[in-house]
Amino acid sequence: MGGQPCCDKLGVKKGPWTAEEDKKLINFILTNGQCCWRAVPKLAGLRRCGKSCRLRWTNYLRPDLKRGLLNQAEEQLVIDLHSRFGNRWSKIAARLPGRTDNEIKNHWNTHIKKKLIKMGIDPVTHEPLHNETTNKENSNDNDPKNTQSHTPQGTSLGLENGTLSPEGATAPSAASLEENSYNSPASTDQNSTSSEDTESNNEKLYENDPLISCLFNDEDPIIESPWELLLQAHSNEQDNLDSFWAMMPWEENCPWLLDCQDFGIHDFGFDSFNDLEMVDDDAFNPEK
DNA sequence: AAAGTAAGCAACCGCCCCAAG
DNA sequence: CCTTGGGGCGGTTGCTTACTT
Repeated sequence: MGGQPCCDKLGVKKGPWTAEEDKKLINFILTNGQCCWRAVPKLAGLRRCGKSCRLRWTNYLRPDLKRGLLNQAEEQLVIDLHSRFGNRWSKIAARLPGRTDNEIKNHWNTHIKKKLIKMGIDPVTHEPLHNETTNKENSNDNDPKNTQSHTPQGTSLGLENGTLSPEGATAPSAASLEENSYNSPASTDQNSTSSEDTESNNEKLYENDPLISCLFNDEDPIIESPWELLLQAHSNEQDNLDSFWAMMPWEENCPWLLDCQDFGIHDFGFDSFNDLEMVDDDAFNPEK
């Protein structure tokens, strides 16, 4: 079970991915789709662990990824979702199309956490920091199971009417904190009866905010990802592929591609990218 | 200008869950 | 029902870059 190495460690390369490796992986996925990740390195000619390939693809190479810092709206969504889900980064990422769990996790740890602390809000519990002592005494932060103990109200980054103040973050007054309906851990426990109640409370809380309330719908992300559009487009009309590739922000998503362009893309044997435009149905329909 | 420190982020590690046999 | 293997996830590490002294 679980602690087993996912692949033979001998001969498996680690560390930063090279442009050549990225190219191989992209070509393989685009040609064969996402299948058994363990088999991917071998089939793609990579000396990498299957897990590493999966992470590289999902966190960096996927065409539908946005790059760059989270904008303020996204940041606020992350905070709201974190107050609901805790450190379930994948769940949070699922509500932010184009963002990965890893990216959100990093952004949380490096930016949002600090902002919240600066505002006097405990980033773990979303409670005012003066309750921190009792919180820490009563909870074990290392236990992932405890992440569900977060208050459902959400934490506002100095928001009024759902918008962020430009540079965030002045410490909220006690009155403003009360207005934001922070609950003490005790009252949280008393008030929370079931996850269904919590969810319905959330829906009520955000019913006037379509953007936020959308997040509490478990089904669909707000925006369809370009990657999904690609698959849809291809299942409908092959001709749409050309326009899809034309619209894909490869330059933003793949910095290494820019590097290659700097040097002359064909120096790297990138003819295969031209082939993408001619790729046949099988490339995007592995089950066929 | 150089050295030291902090911040940011990509990548890895290892545990957990779940489906298949 | 048990075992096994693969994928997913959260936490952590370590490298690179930016900033400070």
